[in-house]
Amino acid sequence: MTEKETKKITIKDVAKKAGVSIATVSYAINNTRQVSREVKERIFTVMEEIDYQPNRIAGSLRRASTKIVGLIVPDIANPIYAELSRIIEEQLTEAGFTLIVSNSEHSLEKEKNSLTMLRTMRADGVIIIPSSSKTDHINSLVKSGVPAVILDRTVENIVADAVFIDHAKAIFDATEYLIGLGHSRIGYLDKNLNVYHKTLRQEGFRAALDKHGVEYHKEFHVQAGTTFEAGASAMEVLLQKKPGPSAVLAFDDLIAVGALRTCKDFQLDVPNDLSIMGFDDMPLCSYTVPRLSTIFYPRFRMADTACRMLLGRINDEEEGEYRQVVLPLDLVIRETTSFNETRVK
Amino acid sequence: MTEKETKKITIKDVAKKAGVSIATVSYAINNTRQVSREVKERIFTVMEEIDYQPNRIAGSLRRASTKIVGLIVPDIANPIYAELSRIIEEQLTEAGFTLIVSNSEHSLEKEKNSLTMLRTMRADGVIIIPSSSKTDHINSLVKSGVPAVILDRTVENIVADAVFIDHAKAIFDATEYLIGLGHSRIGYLDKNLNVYHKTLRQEGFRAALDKHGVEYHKEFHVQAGTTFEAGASAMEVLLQKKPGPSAVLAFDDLIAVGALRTCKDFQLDVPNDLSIMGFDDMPLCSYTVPRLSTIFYPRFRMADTACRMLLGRINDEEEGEYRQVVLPLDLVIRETTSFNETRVK
DNA sequence: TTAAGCAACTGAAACGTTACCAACCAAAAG
DNA sequence: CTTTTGGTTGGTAACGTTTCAGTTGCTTAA
Repeated sequence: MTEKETKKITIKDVAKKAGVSIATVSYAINNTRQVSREVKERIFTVMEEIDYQPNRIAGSLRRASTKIVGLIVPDIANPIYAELSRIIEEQLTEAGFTLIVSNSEHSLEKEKNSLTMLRTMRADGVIIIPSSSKTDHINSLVKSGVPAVILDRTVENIVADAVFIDHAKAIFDATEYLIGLGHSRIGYLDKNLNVYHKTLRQEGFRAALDKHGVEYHKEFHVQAGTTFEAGASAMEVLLQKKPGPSAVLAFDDLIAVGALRTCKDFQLDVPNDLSIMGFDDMPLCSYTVPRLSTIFYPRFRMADTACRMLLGRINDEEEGEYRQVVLPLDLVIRETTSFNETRVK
Repeated sequence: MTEKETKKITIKDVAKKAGVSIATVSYAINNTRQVSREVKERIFTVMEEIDYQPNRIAGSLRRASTKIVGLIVPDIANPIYAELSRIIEEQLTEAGFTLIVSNSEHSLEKEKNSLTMLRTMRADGVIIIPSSSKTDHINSLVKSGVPAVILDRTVENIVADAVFIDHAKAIFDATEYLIGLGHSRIGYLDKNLNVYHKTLRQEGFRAALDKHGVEYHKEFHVQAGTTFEAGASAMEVLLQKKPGPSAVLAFDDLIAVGALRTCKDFQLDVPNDLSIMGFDDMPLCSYTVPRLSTIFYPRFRMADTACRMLLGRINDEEEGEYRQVVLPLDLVIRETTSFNETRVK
């Protein structure tokens, strides 16, 4: 026979053994009312003795606040989201909250499921990295009174707090930088997802091209997925074109690293034969061969402001109009970008 | 003025509007007793109408089961743990559970904190990747009746279900493979953490050396941290030694990739000047230059069996003795390992 | 005609907390 | 001597579910 079921021990047991009322125990534990030193001590030693763990479920029910916040990410296997979630967890834990992170796997439906899960759980707040530009479910969440902040991705009609990056500007800068290096045949490895910031970035790209009178090559615009593999095969497609681009902008570092690998397979010397630029600056970038030039994604400030905004709402310090903050990005130039020497007509 | 606080809507509201008792509503929602078709329909349409979300907190309290399971990982930013957690989340979500993953950041103290958090949350079960060989807190968790399974890392005195890999055998195989390639001066980039599987792997290493009468070079055994950077600088240390190793075993792929980068910086040609072998086979391995030879970490089987075991315990299908399953690993040879051509005396 | 069986539903007691409303007591103030 | 004050403590009603133990009204068997 297996072990006896250990009887659940509750605040009542503590109260009885310490010879006080359960109210007093509650006050002592939560520091929510003056309790005399001696009684407090008695309570705490009893708690130790009988290994009492307060039942947060019961507390949450009574208090109508769970100290839970949810985070919905498109894919935790993407290093940049992993980092983001690690920072957020750290900050929220610090503030006494428990984080539940949920993968939407780039699927709107899973995102919705996660959201209703978080609602039935009565999460005190939610941070979402939307997986599409659809946003109704988020709006209705906000409308129903749950504090929420949208992270990373721009959405068309936002009626919530949001913090994201200046996608268009970042790509504009990157493109301008490449043009400055003498590149005029610039490829673009895009993301095959229906997200709004994809459009924004494309606009930045085109704007820079236009500004400098550089031609936009439609055939150099190819779509990629969300993995190294996707980047590699997209690059392969791009390299079929003759003549090909002399520089390539990748939607993110994963794609860029995949592309880098393909270049090697095609005996191309990066950056001399071809420049490549990533996006995100994930830790790997300094360790690829050659080191990847990219755009720094301000994960810490991102996570930090998102947490601040959310906690502000939760604690009702922040009221009224929704705020949108957009953070600037910086190019980080390493070894995969250089002057265009091919001078192909 | 901000929006009016929307009155919370409960099962009572549904009951009243549908003209039935709350008991019936509960039975209808949970399919836990026969309810006539018409009443059921009435209930569901009302639920839609007033946008009722069952309160899982209240349910959990009453039912004494939260449908929450916790996962404690050392560092979610390590791709291999990210993958593991993604798979686990998928499987558990499938089974109707909600996963809470918590980072211990390789710290025993944070691990303990996470564990007590999960206990106060009344998680139905816990999966732990221990961050040290200390295990008392896990044992006492198990003793107190919480289903738990230990993942990935061996611990000395396990009194819980566990699934891990055959660390010693894996390194034994890898070492033997390198010896077979003619290497006799083999470096070892170890992990600077106090974990038991570190010892196991070292034993496997030494066993293979002994078996083939290859000398163990103490000076080639250097400690590294948990990042690319750590691998890079550890490799730098290793390369100071003259004469140096002709092959290197890295504790994990992160370290190996860092090491690879350092080799490049030192103008070493991998694998001709030096062979490198990683551990884990994270997705990146096929995209490094050159592609990293490594050891495949069976993440899916790992996650799968862990979930199975845990759910078995939670549903009381599994009783009695704790089970330990250990999974085999396979070498995956790519481009960073080759015959020793240097023939340095 | 009664008893028994069945399907469908209901009332209300838990679950373990928190927090409101008190009460008590001693000391200080009037 | 009465009132006030402040520092302590207790009883107990909620919180929103789930589920046990009935109840009701019908049909079928005896």
